[in-house]
Amino acid sequence: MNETSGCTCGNCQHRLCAKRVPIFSGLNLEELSRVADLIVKRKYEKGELIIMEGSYPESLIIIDKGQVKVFKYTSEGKEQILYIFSEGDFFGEKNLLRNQVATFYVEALEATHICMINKKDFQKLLRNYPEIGIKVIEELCIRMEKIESTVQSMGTKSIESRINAVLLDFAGRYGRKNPRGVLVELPLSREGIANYIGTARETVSRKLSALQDEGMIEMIGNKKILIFNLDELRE
Amino acid sequence: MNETSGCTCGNCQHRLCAKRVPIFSGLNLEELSRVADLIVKRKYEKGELIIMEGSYPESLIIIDKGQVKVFKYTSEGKEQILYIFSEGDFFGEKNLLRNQVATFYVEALEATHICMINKKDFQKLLRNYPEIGIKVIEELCIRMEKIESTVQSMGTKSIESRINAVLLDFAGRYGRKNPRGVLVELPLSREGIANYIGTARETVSRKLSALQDEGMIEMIGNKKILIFNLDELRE
DNA sequence: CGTTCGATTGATGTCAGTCAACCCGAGTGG
DNA sequence: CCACTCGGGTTGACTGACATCAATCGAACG
Repeated sequence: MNETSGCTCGNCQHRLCAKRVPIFSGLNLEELSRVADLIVKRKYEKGELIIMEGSYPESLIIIDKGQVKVFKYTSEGKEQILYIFSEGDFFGEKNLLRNQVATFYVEALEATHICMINKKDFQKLLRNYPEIGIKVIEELCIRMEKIESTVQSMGTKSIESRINAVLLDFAGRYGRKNPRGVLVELPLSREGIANYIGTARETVSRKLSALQDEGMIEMIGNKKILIFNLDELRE
Repeated sequence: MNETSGCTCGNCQHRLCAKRVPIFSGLNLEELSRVADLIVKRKYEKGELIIMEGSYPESLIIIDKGQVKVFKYTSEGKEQILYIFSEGDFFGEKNLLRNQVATFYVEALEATHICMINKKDFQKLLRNYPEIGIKVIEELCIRMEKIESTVQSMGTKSIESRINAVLLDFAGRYGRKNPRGVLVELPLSREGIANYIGTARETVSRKLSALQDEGMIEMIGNKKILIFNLDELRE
């Protein structure tokens, strides 16, 4: 499965696309090339499951291109989205160290290319290059902060502020500045947003309409939202 | 500040109490002793703040004895508890790598002894002992799993299942088997529990009373609860 | 042009938050 | 030894926000 020359993923100019991955950014060219040898690539179509809760993933998975949602089911059977990951993010680290079942589902939100590194290989990397471990810790800390503020916002009862929080989150990650404000390409449908903030899709509709009526945002089709003033949303 | 012999914390037989800390468990005696030299100890009384949101902590903090709560304030001004940490847990790692402000408060729930390791020193440790990095990653993964299931249970609307979840959590960590069931020493007041699961203290009262009426639990004073059957709580 | 899937809007019911009163045990002070 | 206070806990009544159910709309796609 290893490639000894050239990259077959079709997106890289050379075999060192691992360079674009933050956790390997501290490595020099030779080290990168050694890492690249360990990488196996794969593509998923929109809607395909990449990891199933209860399975035993054997690899660390890094997103090369595309987007995925990470979710669980609540005790009431509703989907609860934990993260939206895109290019450069990784997951599956929980199962790397202890031999543990996956605790969530991962599903591609669009056509997605991933890089996989075998568990054993990655452990060796960690031992040989402490820098990689430090980078992984850094990334995990960033992720923890993200989910901690998710908890924080879910602790607030008003759905309004949760919607605002998620809009600001998306604006920061997928927003493009624009003379009239920030244009955000939504990675999720209304139902997806609802499952992200723990509410019903109808409520998301209503609140977004309300925000539009108040002149805070403008909906452009179903997948785009123009936010006039980020600070106003923050309140 | 370093100790060259003997432990001054009053709780350890010798200077190698770092041994009890999971993240150092992979080290041999000589390495442990080198780590111990880096440790500074401190005590906090119940109610004292250990970290304030917005401050710049300079150390990794490991709990030697006692309990703390980690919390933020919601946009509505209510306290949202993220974690309850006790002996062996650590925090402050976010600020170790990048020079970042603390994103939460940490307060002692009882008299608490902590060990602090200076940021720079800890970074050196990580570089010299990749094993420590791996242990840290493991611990972070465990913590992520914990908070992810917090999100999962906060996503479910029924307060009932959230209470059950928190009772099970406490039972697992602070419960003692007993002929009649599991006796749990609650680390939090009703208000604390409410702030943990994002609800009002009255609601916690009501739901606990309901559970008692249903014959699932028995309240013993305000700080202890006897759970007759864990599996029944899980439903 | 019809089908389909997502989004919207409206009507209704319910759960939990809020306000308020009250209880109870632990101090505290006379 | 008793009265008082104080903090946490419990209980009740009321209300409002959101879930749910249902109907309709509208855009994408074959």
